[in-house]
Amino acid sequence: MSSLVRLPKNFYQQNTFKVAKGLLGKYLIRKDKKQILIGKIVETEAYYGPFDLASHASRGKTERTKIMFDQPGLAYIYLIYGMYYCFNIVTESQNFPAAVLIRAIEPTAGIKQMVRNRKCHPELSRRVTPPHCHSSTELTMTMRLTNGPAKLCQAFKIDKKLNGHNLFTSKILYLAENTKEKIKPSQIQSAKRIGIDYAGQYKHKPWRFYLKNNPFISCK
DNA sequence: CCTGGGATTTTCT
DNA sequence: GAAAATCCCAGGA
Repeated sequence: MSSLVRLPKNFYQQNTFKVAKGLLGKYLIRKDKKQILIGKIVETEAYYGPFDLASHASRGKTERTKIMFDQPGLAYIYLIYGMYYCFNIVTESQNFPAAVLIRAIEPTAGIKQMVRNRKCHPELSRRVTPPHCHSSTELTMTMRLTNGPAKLCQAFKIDKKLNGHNLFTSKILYLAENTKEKIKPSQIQSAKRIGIDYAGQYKHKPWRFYLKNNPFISCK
């Protein structure tokens, strides 16, 4: 059925924006005990270099940010707002701090387990219209499962324990492509990044990328 | 429809 | 001691 091929290290060892766009349509695979969770990446953000004021790396190499300075293809996972995790993938080359944040995923396999991991029950059937969306775009349960960077970490059981994890050798967390699926440049929309009002000039950069008309993205 | 606030704890000043 | 690459819910119009 699925002809998923793992992404090699040299996929990550490229320009960050190329990787951020290239990850759209690729698959995140998480194996936890006997469960396998799979989803298609539909939204990303680029955090590029020591000068990008939105990037943690703009304040230099610290205990937390050292992963961003490490080799491409590592997972950079950090705690945010005291209660959530965000999942990034290190890009470029050693000593150049850059990464791609995974902001939204379209669940493909293991959806029942994701619901359990997210701990939201029957109220998932509640009617919800997200901000920035028209009232006609009502989201189903599945669409709200992984449409945000912290939500997808909960659903895929990604936390600090996987910080620094190697995605091109790991058996439990990695990325793959379906060689039959190709994303055309015309399917990709760019926009401002979310939640970085402190970033000065850099808050206006269109360094967020998502698949046009995909209902699983976090916002327009 | 929209706005605002609370949760919760690591990280850096 | 302040802020944080978020999410969820309550309340008012």
